[in-house]
Amino acid sequence: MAVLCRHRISIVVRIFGVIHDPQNRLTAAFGQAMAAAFGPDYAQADPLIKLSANPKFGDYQANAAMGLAKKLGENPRQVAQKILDHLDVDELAEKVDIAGPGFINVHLKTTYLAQQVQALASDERLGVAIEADKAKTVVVDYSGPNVAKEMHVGHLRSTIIGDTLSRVLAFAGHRVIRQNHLGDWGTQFGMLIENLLDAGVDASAQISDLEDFYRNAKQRFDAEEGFADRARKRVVALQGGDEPTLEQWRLLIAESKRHFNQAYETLGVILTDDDVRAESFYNEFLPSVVEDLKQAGLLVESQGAQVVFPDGFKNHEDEPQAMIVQKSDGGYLYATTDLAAARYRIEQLKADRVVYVTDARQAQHFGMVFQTLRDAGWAPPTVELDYVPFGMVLGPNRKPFKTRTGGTVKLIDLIHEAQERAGAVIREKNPDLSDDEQKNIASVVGIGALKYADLSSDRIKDYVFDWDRMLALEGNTAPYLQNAYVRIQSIFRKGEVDVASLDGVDVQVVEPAEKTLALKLLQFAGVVDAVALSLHPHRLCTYLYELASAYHGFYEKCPVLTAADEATRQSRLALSHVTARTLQQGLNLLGIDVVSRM
RNA sequence: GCGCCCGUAGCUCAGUUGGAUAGAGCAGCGGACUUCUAAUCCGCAGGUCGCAGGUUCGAGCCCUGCCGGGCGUACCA
Repeated sequence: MAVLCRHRISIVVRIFGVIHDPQNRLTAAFGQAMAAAFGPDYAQADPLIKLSANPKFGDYQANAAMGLAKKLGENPRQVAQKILDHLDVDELAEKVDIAGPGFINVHLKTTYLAQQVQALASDERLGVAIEADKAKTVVVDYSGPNVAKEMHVGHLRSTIIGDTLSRVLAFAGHRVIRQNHLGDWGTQFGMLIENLLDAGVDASAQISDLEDFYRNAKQRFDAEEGFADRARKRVVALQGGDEPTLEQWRLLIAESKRHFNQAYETLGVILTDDDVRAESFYNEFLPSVVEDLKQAGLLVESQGAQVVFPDGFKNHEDEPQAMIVQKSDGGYLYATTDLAAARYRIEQLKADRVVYVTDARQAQHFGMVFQTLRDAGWAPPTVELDYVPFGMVLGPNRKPFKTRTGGTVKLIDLIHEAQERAGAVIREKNPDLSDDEQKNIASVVGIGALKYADLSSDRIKDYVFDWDRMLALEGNTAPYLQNAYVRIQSIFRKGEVDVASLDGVDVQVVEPAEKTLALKLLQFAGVVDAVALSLHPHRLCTYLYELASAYHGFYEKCPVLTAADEATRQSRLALSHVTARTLQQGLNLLGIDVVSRM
């Protein structure tokens, strides 16, 4: 009985939640029509509802008839007609017709759009359903900087793509567990700790510039007599649990975390010490990873190392590619750690889905890790493993992004430059703002631009870093979206509108610009779900850009405060308010703030 | 050599499980401000979707082979 009740509630939530998107309504209606026309086997067939490319073809189109005709051995236009004969969309469509080879074009009623936008306006979640029965526990592995190394532009990608995906998954109703897989272990810590010990007591001062500190240690390791030997001994001491060595190691970690946390806070990235599960955390599990692989019959000794040969991977000799889990000297590698971490996430954290946000160069590594997890039965088929690769950041000449002198671009410098450049634009455009306001806006706009530039193109591609383009007020940029929000706030300020008074206001969709905006608003939930599924943040960006663009069009064509009559004025205020909320929520999912003037 | 990724307008990018005439922005040209912020909007122009085959009623998208670029390919991560 209890189970029945819970099931019922989740169904109700789902139907109530997704009802705002015409695409879902049409998919359901067409599915029923197809089942009625061709039998129950076709109830699950996808009617292929899409936005129409051209307004003359209506608002949405169903493209299933052509494919269906082939299967049924009938004329596609006749198939379309049969679907129409059983189709009931009177509530939302004013006209449905067949065109071309068998497209079914749907012209929506503006009254339906108005009613749905009104429903959206009273929905805190803007139509995004929480589907309790589909909610998963999702572990998202992102950021993962290295201790005692400065964060650079490469970490920015993992950090903000992972942060966005975490936010989207959480908003879509999943239980998200963030995991910051800090690089705090490995042979390089020998030289780092040795360098730190030589420097004396004031660790904080010594590693305030982590990049210098690391480079200095590396130089001494390569050049200085005896230093490399001491470093190697220090590694052994660290691995052996020597307390004075561990003390220095912890110092390095603590100091590094301070840097990371500062960057996260400035960037508005939701990562705290609670999310840190560093490499060293898995040390105690590594021997059992190897042992259990052996028990599973997957372990092979090769050239003195313990390896596995996951199916489907070849090396440069075109032979099976080995993945080393234990070196010939007994040490472990990142493959071992990644296997241990995955087991921990699945067994201890109860993950249904594990998402790895890592650069594209590690595709083969994760391919082999995933295959091994499957082969060993550690990741059952019910657990989804997602590798979320991303490309490199390139400079203007399409070479990896570097400083003018060829050095690594520090993340913190990048952030400061974004704030400064945004500040310069704001001072020019809006000189009346107070210093405090300017500074705050510059930070929100600058960091927003920096993040949005990274998120707005398909992550798999390398992207070209360009300050002028990301800070431009035209085109697919964060400032453009933020400005649409500002314009709406400006209307409310000027009209002294209390948005609370807009509750329950009748929405009217009359002008073409109003219809374009209304249609766009209703698509938000579908986009959020699509991103939660595909893990492609740029789709959300594209949507928000289209929404902002639709609002700017509306703004030009449809006076709000000076509308012809009070009902129109109220309706347009309501439309503006839902737009503002959608922009704000959408940007929030991207980890980007809004301001009320800029 | 083998594997993965990328190739769309001069530049930077979109293009939803194959759908109608491939879309934006920038740059170029031409318009709209005693304004709800012109930080915006409207119009014009700009394309052999790397090349060649194939599958299909229909291909930027799927398959095969090439070309070009990037990355990976055993004891780093």
